[in-house]
Amino acid sequence: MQTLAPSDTLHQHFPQGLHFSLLKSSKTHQETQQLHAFSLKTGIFTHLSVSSRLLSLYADPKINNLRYARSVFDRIQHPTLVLWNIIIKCYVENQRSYEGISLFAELLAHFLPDEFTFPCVIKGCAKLNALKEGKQIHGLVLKLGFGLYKFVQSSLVNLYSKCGEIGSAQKVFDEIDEKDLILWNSLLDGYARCGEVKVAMKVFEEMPEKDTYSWTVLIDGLAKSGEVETAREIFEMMPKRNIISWNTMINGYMKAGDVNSARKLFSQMSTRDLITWNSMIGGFELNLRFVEALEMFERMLKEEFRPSQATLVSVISSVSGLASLAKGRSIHSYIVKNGIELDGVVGTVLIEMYSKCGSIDSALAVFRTINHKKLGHWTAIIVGLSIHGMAEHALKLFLEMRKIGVKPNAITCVGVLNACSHAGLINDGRGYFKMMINEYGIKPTIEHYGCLVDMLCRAGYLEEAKGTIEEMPMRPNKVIWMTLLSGARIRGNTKIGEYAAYHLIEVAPETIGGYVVLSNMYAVAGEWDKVSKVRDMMKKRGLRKEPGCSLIEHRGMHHEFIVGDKSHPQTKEIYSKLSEMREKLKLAGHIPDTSQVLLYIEEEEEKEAELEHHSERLAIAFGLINVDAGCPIRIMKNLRVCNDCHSVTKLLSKIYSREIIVRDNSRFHHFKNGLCSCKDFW
DNA sequence: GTAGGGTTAG
Repeated sequence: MQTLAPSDTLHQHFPQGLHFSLLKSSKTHQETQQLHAFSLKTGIFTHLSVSSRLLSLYADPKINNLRYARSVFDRIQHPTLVLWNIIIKCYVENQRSYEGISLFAELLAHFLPDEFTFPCVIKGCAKLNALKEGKQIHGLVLKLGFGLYKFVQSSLVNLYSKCGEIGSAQKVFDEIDEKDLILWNSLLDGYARCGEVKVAMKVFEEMPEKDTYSWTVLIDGLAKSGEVETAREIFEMMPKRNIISWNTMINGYMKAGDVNSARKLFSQMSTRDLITWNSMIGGFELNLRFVEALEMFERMLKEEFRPSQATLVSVISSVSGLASLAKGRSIHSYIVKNGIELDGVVGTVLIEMYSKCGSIDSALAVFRTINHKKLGHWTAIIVGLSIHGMAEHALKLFLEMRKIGVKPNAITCVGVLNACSHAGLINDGRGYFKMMINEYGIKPTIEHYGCLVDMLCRAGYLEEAKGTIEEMPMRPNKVIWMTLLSGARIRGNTKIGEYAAYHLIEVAPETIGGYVVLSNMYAVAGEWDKVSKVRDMMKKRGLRKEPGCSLIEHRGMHHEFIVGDKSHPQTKEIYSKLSEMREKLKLAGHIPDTSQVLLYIEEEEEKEAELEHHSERLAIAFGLINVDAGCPIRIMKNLRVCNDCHSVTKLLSKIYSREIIVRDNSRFHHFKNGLCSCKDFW
């Protein structure tokens, strides 16, 4: 401080010229701040020369402190056009283009923009994909006669390329006399981005010169249009490759689902950057190779790379895919230890992860710690609560969200409707469906109609559900038909069941569920000839029912059980626990619901398997033996829980005073004190 | 005392 800031006495003798010269040479952030403080203290800040210099120092890419730049700017009483330009640019460069564009609108009240203003603000529009605003500004450019300025033209080509208006980009491009590499690259980028690879190739060939950027943009375009092989050829032909080209190629493979080629490329790289790791981890996750994604993450940490938000998003999503609560908790603690903010997408996927892993309590805990809750966080927790059957809580949060003025999107509404349907709140559901359309202007998608149909089916309004399906503006998919079919089965309505099954088999002949539900329905109705007809149909098409399978995680290990499984090392204990369970259930007055046995259309092995050897019972027995008292027993099941297992699990939760959480193929059941969170509605 | 594109992961 002493060396930089002259004392107040010195200042009295020398006018601002001295300080100006002090300000002039290049400065570090700290020095700039000291000068800033000094100029405020002594009052020389009021000299435009000083404040301007401070502003440009803060806005300089080397220092790039938007907050301080803005505070300097705000203190200047009459900023010049140059200063407006600087502050707008600073916003755009700091990914806050939206505010940059607002400032531009403010600027218009004081000045006419110049040839330096336009490139900045147009770049901001390009970054935001704000085509409408961009076009308005283009109009202003023409009106004010800046249409022939090189940098303005360049930024326009870039704008239209980025926003997918390649025709307009080409038009501006054609009007330019002297085209340089940057301009060609912008155009090439535009064609590659909008999937016009053929034209992109042509542009590429026409280009008088090319740099690594040009080659890379082309590779990316080819890979994204599904031509990975051509992309690889271009990659091999490149005269000079940089790390971005390698990363682009890896991504191309990952997008194409060619995980092995991506991995091979990765192993050949001599240097890797954060994006390389993220591409690999994100690629594994994209291709549902969750275990490999997590292994890659471990390796990344070992090689001392610091994960970014993007890394964590992929990693946490992989954990959700594996439904491994233990892994999820360990990554969460990594995040806490490293002081990583949860206010962004990381918070959202963390909430999702906990709810998908069965711990809605942890999801709620994360939700509560987030300071600036954004739509994504609200949506994640509402959807989470809805799949856990906690409709009241979900709706309460939805109201709270609306109260503070957060506008729901289509996905939030799926959560809300799903909550209503899982809890049988049909009137609320209908109301929210209307509210979504009228109040928020959200066009219902097939998922929303799915919730509506589900709601109606659960309430037994099968004809109305059928009518809704017939009147929807889109073609029903297999989920819709499956919903109607299940509804028909629960109500024993064979007529609608056949109708739904017929359509289901038409839309998705490979979906096993349809045949199974149909044949079960016939079995209950005693129509055995039809049962065997369905069975023959399945055989002819080579379809087999997926065996029921339950999974339980214990001390970071997964234990998997199928019906009548005897392969587990603890089999002896598990089966003796099962006998004990049988006795206790009998004492509690449980009468097995054998109607479900009939419903199994599968062959010998399943006929033999008695209800009490259903995979979830084995998993529960394992849980009762191994999971510490006081901790919930968490089970994941690939199929729907059968009626008998559902009532047994309720009883067991009371008999053993244990919380049992079961995830079936569509939702969670929380069994506690003899009751289930689904209120027997599933 | 300002000045164009910035490609790849999410």
